[in-house]
Amino acid sequence: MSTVEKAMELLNHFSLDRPEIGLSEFHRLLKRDKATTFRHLKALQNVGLLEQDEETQRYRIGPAVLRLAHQREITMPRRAGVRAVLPQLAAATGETAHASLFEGAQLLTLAHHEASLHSNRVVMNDAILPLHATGSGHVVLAFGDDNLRKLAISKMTRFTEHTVVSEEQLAIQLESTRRTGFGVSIEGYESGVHGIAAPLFDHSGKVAGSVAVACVASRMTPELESTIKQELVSAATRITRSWGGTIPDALEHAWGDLGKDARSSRN
Amino acid sequence: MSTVEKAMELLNHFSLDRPEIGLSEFHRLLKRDKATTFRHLKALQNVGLLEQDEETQRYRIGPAVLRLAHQREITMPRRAGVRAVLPQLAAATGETAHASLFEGAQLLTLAHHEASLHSNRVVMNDAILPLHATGSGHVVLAFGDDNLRKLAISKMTRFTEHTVVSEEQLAIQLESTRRTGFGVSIEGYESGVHGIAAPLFDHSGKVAGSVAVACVASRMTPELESTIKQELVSAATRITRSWGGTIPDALEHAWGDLGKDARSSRN
DNA sequence: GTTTGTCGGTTCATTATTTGAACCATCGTT
DNA sequence: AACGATGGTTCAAATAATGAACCGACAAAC
Repeated sequence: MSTVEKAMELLNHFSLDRPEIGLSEFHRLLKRDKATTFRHLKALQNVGLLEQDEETQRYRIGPAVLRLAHQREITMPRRAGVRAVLPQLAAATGETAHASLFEGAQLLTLAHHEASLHSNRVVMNDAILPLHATGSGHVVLAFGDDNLRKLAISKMTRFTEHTVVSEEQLAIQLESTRRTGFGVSIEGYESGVHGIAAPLFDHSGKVAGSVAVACVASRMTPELESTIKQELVSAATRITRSWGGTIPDALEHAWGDLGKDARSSRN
Repeated sequence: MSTVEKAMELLNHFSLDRPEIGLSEFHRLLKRDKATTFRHLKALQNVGLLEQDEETQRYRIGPAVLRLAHQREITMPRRAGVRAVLPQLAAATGETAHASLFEGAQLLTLAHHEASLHSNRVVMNDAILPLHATGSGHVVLAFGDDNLRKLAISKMTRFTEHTVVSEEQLAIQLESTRRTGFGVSIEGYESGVHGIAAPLFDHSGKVAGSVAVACVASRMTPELESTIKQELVSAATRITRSWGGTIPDALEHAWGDLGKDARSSRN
């Protein structure tokens, strides 16, 4: 591990509970020599990644990160992070892949990519996806907050004969997506479409959208479902990472072995 | 200069024109050995501060900065950056210091601090400051965009007999603040109050607010004006820096020698 | 179709920086 | 006044950073 990496490690110890950290505290936290820790702190401070509180002498994340985050937003907006992943998802599954952004209680389609494998495939039209009737919707409901669920329950339009329209049915579905880590809608929004979705998270740790694969329902088999799920985990992990977020532990656990590839592909 | 600082330097070479940089380009840019540059790039990549484009192989700012920026916002919101500076500004000038945030075409008071030196002092009441009648307003108008100026011109309420109410008068004032780097309003908003303001900038390089000193007009002398300006430059620089912004070159030049202290106090 | 220039990346002996045990100064408690 | 915190400093020893030369791949030039 290079010295720069060692120094950067300091940055990972800040959190809500620990917004400021002093020299001795760092020294204990990292079990590294105090002098070393001190020089690392000063180096990070000199480049603006850290700053020291004038009175308490403790260190906190510095202003430079704001500038860098701005630069990141310019060069790599969320849409770009998604577009780098969808083609592979579509290619590997042979079905239509799409991603949506959760913004202001709505689920907006960000991008989609159709596989060229089959001549009949699902074509995405809608910009706004219903929360109660799609796999993507289930996923943000399951991992989002209560208010959102109440809102969604209040407007459960019926789209097909399979659409989930009762609160109880929805609760069962959400319980399932929370347990498995996938949102599933079998012809719930459009007839003949079987959708499977995985959640995306942003830097603040909240659900920020979803990736999904929309299949021609008649083509679904246990094998296809398995590859879709595996690819979804990989795609969700990569997009989430690109957005500066992390997959919650509970979800990683739910995904279990499916997540192995994605997790090890960090470098 | 430590190795971590050297590595971090790479991060400062990204900009709008240069959102992605390759190994060789960095090597030329920094005039450092290619192998060294390469290892620095990899180190930064490993900690997520950089990421490499899969096809072009060039490097760009990584997702980790989003997480860090989020952490920064939590521990050091804009108001906190201001509050760390206002007391000193008030103490050094002996007058009332205040700062405002420019948000949604409005100038909102963020915080204020009264000096205890004099028994008669300016007391801040208003949450929203008029753009045409205050030093703070002039400063955001002068360094803001045209639309804002048009908006301000369309509603120039008269507050006192000294309020600027004609478009021509305002243009002259703004020209002056652009030249000097200070917004001035002598009894333009409230009788007996002489205000001097300096602009604040955010990470995107735009005016994001202002710091100002509101004096009892009768107390103003050339000496006081001089110290106020000097302290304002220092305060504006510090707050801007805390917000992840930088003072534009043109403005640094306008402030001239006044800015020396602030600029050298970087470490 | 060989030459030349570029690119990203690698090697390894030399060199310079990082490292850590011990040490200081200062503060608030006991 | 002694104690145990804190942030910060010193210097010889150890380790990690460095850079000249090298590699393979690709693209344009001759």
